[in-house]
Amino acid sequence: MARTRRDVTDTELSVLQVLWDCGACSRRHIADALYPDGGSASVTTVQKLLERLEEKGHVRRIDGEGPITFGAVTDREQLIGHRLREMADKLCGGSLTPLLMNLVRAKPLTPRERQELQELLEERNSQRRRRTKPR
Amino acid sequence: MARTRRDVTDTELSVLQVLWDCGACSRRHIADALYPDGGSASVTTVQKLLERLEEKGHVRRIDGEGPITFGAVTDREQLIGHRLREMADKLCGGSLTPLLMNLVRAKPLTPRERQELQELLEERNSQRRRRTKPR
DNA sequence: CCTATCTTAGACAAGTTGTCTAGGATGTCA
DNA sequence: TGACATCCTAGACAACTTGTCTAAGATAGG
Repeated sequence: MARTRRDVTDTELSVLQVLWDCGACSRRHIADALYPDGGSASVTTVQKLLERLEEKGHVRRIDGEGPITFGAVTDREQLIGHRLREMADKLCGGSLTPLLMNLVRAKPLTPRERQELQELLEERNSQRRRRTKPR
Repeated sequence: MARTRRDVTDTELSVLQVLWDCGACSRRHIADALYPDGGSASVTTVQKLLERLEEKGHVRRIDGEGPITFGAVTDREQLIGHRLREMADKLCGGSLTPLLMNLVRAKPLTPRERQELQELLEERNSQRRRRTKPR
């Protein structure tokens, strides 16, 4: 009873990565990228992965002239965001703060990153002062 | 071919949560907490989950007088940390920064959280000034 | 017509995962 | 002592996922 399907499987992810790197492309292109010495079966394997990714809404097919191509609907940032939220739901009652704190604590920040972060924070600060809460 | 086993299943996680909340306790206690109206089978169900959690190193059994109890080896923070790192490996070539940035961008910070974060950052800053790079 | 490529549909095995059955061990109490 | 309750272990099981592969139709080029 393997009941809980993963949002994106590791293998499916590798397909997504190709789409992220190369933009929309054909199954054959993806198959060649992922299975450099793969036989003819690799194309249908990729096809099945694309099919499932499409079901899950991460990929869309693009009909046109020549072979059908596939493009990513979800980009890396979105997938990251989704997974972070999922983690928060399961592990922190929905709050993202513990994740944030965990990262800041765990991660040795380079000066550059620290600065970037500071800036983001200050930006947030001023936004907050300016605006009334949306809606 | 469901090949990639999850570090901790959702159901296994629910067992862990009980251990986190209640401290070490018996299978029966856990079963009662998770399956309030469950029959006798629920205890063995919990037992199997504990068994697998033990295999994975997240739980240890504690023999003593009375029924065996089980305690969490991994705490919430550790599990969060592990999952964050896993995400970074799979999605960001191992770097935690994109996760951090994603969170700061996504999350509406309360003033309190902003401050906490600022403090953490400053703490880091001073640490870094003090220390030479480890190793 | 023949061949190569594209495309679709689905079979399949290996693995995961939640639940349950069966049966032994141990202790308690009338 | 015998009956009963509880504890404990071992493993069966079905539903499901997931990566891979086969079979066969469609289409286009020569």
